Amino acid sequence: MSLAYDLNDAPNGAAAPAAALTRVLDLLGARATYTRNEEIYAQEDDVERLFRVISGVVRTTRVTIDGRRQVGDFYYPGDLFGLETGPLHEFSAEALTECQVESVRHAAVRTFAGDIELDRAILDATRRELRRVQGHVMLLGKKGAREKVAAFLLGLAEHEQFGGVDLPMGRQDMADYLGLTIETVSRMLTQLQSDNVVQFPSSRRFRVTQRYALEAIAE
Amino acid sequence: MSLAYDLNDAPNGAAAPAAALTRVLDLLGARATYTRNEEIYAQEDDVERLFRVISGVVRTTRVTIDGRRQVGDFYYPGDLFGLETGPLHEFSAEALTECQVESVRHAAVRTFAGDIELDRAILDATRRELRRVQGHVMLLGKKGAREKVAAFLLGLAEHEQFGGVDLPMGRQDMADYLGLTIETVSRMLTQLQSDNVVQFPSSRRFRVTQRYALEAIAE
DNA sequence: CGGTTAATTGAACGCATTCAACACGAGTGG
DNA sequence: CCACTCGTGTTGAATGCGTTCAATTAACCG
Repeated sequence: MSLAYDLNDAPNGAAAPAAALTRVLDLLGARATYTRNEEIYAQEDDVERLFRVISGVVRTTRVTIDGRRQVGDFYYPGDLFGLETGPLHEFSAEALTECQVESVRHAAVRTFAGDIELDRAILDATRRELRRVQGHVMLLGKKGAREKVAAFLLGLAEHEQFGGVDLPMGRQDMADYLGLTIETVSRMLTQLQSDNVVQFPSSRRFRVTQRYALEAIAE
Repeated sequence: MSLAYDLNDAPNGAAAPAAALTRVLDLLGARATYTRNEEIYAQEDDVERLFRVISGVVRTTRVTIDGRRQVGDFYYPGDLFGLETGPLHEFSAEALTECQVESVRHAAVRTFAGDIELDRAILDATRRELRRVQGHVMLLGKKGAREKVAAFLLGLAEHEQFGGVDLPMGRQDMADYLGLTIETVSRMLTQLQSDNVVQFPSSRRFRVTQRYALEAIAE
């Protein structure tokens, strides 16, 4: 599964429409900075703006009446978010880390309608989001804890810098993303480490030591 | 959660764009009839067409390398399907029941590009699909078997005719949709029945006897 | 350094799975 | 009409995986 797609490497080479969005955001977008855990928009808020991460990481979550939390996804620099379906947000968005976000009102974007390229860009972004969520369904559907955690780490490893990947989210966020508990996540992590598949110098940083094996576990 | 949205009751009153799609499908769409379990398109096939169910029910599924199956969703008359993201289908689509399907090549739709309304219609449909899949994530994420099955039945009850709802899918399909086994699904069904929340005159037909209670269980 | 939050580990429990047997219904043929 | 079969659904008993509850350790920050 995949946690994030960069705007710049659309799978079908749709770089041009993405560029159109970039253009509009650059032109009309307002930048804002959020501190750790600050809310960007709330569940049930009106859908008014389209967002893009400039720096830092954003997390979307949804809480059910009885208090259970589901993490929707994590968004990295370049990712669009807030492109939800209805008039109201199904998920809320919060700054996972200190982060900078650019946003533009849908209404403002709409004044650019007629710009086919722009419409395409939004459609593409929505499709990418759809694929992402479908991946999430596969992950949650019929996978064991070990596989889920392995898949999650693999997804993060996409953003690998040389010298290891860092985990901006805590265990609780991982658990709520994977449909597990923190304890299980923790156990699986230590287990994967003792199997020499990954290595954790610290609890928020890891390195894939056997990518192939990790992929095999994640399937 | 919701299993299906009708084209005619878009949540934001976007009836006009939907009409544009209807128009194009009526104009350029080809109809085909499929028999029970016949494949409409396969996983990894090129994404070439946009489909709409005329009659019967369609199921999308994805099979992992190791043979586990995940049901994506069930599509009812009026529903669009096949609006996937990439160049290749992530899921396959099969006729769950004998059914009639209308489809049109994306290329053909694209010759209508410039028609803003049409672009909007496809975007809206994709957004609706996105919401549907997000609902599926919530369902799979942190719910027990009982809740999952209750939620599933509630979703189906949307298509309730007077005199009960019918279950076009077998237990295995339900299980693969919910991330459970057939046995568990079966157990939960009998349990819900003995709690007098639903009633099964036959294994493929049910009636909600206490909607409020069922909703409470599904949360 | 203490104080606080986050992460790990252990042990007991419970829910869903697994494996197996049985029941039911529809269709077929004697 | 009964016997037989095949597919599908239900039920039972035992196992196992992930959870729960509790205690400990590690990381972070003043």
